[in-house]
Amino acid sequence: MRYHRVKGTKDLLPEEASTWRWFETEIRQILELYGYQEIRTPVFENTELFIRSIGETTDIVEKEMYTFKDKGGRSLTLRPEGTAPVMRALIENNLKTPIRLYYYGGMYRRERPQKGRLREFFQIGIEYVGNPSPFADREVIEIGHRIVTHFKIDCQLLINSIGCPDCRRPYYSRLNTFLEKHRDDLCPDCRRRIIKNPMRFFDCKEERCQPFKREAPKIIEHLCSACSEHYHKLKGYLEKSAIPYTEHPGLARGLDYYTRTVFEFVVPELGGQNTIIGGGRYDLLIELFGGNPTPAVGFALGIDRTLLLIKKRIEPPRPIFIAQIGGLYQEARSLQLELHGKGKTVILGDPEMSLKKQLRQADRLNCGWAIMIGSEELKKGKYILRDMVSGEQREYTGKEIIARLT
RNA sequence: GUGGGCGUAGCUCAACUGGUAGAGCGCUUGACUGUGGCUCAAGUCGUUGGGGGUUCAAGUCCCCUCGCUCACCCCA
Repeated sequence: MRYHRVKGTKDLLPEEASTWRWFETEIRQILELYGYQEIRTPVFENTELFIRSIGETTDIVEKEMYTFKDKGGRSLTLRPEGTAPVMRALIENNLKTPIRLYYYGGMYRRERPQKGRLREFFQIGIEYVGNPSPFADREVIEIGHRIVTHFKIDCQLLINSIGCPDCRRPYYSRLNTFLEKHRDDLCPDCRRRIIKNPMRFFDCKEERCQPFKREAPKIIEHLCSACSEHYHKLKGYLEKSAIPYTEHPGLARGLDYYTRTVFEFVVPELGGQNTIIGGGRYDLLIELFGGNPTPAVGFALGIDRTLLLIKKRIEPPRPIFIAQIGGLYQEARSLQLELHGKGKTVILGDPEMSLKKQLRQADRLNCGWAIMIGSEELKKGKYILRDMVSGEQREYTGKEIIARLT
């Protein structure tokens, strides 16, 4: 075995590929029902785009991006996520808002692979751009809910608000003060988080950190009145939609551009990587990219991860096989073309091979029917049609065969 | 970046406390020169991931390395 796939990548073999195709089609249908339109952007962008949007000090930017210089010396990066490129495209092409967009594609992050986490992974994401109202947040969450319900995925919706910079900054210093005060009683991980990622403290599984979670200040208790109102209205809408949710005070996103609403759909049984949908509102991103200030909200769904939960086998249709005895290729081919015209999958046997070998191939290809073209029957203008399941066979004319198989 | 588990035939897996590598499936051929599957017969199957060490002897023990996998960190 000379070459191996690169770490953290995956080959989708035909069977799995057809499951993927089915899944993508179902999701697209749902998204289009809600008025979302597909947008496709390049897999790489100028590096700066991701640094600015995701945030200089995030793990993604600091150590996970596939960044390279092209021959012209430009720094390019394989997209680690989908929102920033879509917003770039929206501004660059002057798309009118409000607009509902969705994207599908591979994303790239150089992390240690594990269950549900690959270096090349696929996401379907939606972005509802141009509506500041909590009603828009509700729509996006509802679509997420619709998807997990559609696929009968048993999961939990977690929501939180991380406010706007005005309320987040004072809250962070409050939380910091609190954590700093208890520094010595916290686990080493949390001590590190104080500076870098204080919100993650709420996710800590260490026994010793648990008691502090109740006492620690929660961001939703420290939102400014506008952010607070937004959050409460959203919860009201979710209740009216009968979408169950759990408030999670530590829920934050890994990307800097989020404001106010953040949410995740999590599936505990998945193990370490259990978020199948993650999203939120990002009202400041477009402005940051130099567009007119435009609010937006969206989510991304991890396909690889989600498909771990969906074990569906798509049965491919059985092909029709045409075996030739004694090189009657032209008859075989014209029959093949005629059946193609009826939308049938038809595989030609190789006349260089014995009939036995051809039929063995037909069997391995899981063919439902085999047509045998031999000189004796051809004298009568007929071919043999063999039912590969029952093993029964009879002679028919070409017309009769086509009528029987279509 | 850190930690755990695992690497034996194309695939799934055996090989007691070290004793010179095996089974099933698959694949090829034949019984059936114009008939697949089922059966039977024969054949094909390995630098035991790689390198080094201990030993009379290493798949087995030790060290290094590579790969896979799970978890942490973090994230979809």
